[in-house]
Amino acid sequence: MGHHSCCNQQKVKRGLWSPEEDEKLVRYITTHGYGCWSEVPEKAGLQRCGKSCRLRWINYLRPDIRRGRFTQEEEKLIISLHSVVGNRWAHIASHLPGRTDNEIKNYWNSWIKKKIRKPNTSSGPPTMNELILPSPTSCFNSLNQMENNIMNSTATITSKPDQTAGSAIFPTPCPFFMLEGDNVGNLQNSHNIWSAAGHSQLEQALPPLPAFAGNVDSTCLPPLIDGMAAAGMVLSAMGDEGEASCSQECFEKSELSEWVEADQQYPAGFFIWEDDPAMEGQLPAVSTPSGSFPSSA
DNA sequence: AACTGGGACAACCGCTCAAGA
DNA sequence: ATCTTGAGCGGTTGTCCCAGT
Repeated sequence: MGHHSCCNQQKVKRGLWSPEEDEKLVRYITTHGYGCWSEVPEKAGLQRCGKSCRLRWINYLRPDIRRGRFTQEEEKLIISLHSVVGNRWAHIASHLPGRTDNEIKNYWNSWIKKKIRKPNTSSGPPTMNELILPSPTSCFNSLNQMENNIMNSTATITSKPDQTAGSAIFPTPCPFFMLEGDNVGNLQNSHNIWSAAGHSQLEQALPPLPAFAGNVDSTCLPPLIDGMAAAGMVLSAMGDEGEASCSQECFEKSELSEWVEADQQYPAGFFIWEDDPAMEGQLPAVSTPSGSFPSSA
């Protein structure tokens, strides 16, 4: 196997970084910044490739890095996020200030190993079901009810997400649930899988995924659905306070007034934003089915 | 004391994607 | 439209340390 293209130069050092190398890199970055990583090694006097410098800075030397054990809150958040977005470590890391994707990935992998080795352990981080889907039946019922609401509605679902997303807190007028990435349309637990496939009305309502990628200020969106917020319902790996407060913050930014937390009226794992007459005109142009959602019949 | 296996962390590799020429 | 280049990402491997034997 050949080296990566950026590391083909001779005399490029590899392996662990020495304190001297760290010092050189830190001194260079803190005084000059890092406009182009490929230029950093030469200018900083390092026998490394730019890629290696970048990684060292991002994962270790960055001043805002947070080290040490993960807190319980962080653990829960990681598990929640992972249950929704999978192995998208950078995405998960973006929700844990000071933590790097590499660190989270390492943590997850060692945790997985432990879990596999001791499958029946009752201690440690909660399982996905404990966190997200304590009541699968009600989840599915709720989704089915959503579809019934849509099908009973006389409204025509014509709206599609605005590709200029970012101007609105909830950039999509889509009133239905969404998950992120490959999980869109699928709600899965150990017993069942609910898929939007075959539910044509819901399918129709789901936005085309790629339209949102990278276009939305994630700080203004509920944390688990970066770029994927639904105007009507957010399906979220819920169950811990960190998530709740974060979503609440998003909500406050949005100046909307009614969140109904999952555990109270809906299956855990759901945030419901109910239609509210007071919010008329504050929403993005929406052609939702009439009535509140999903509680209307 | 020496060895070994596993955990934690660090670094590398190959790939994709976006921006610019 | 195509090519090149650099950044970023996720998977994988390497290294060190430590507890157990």
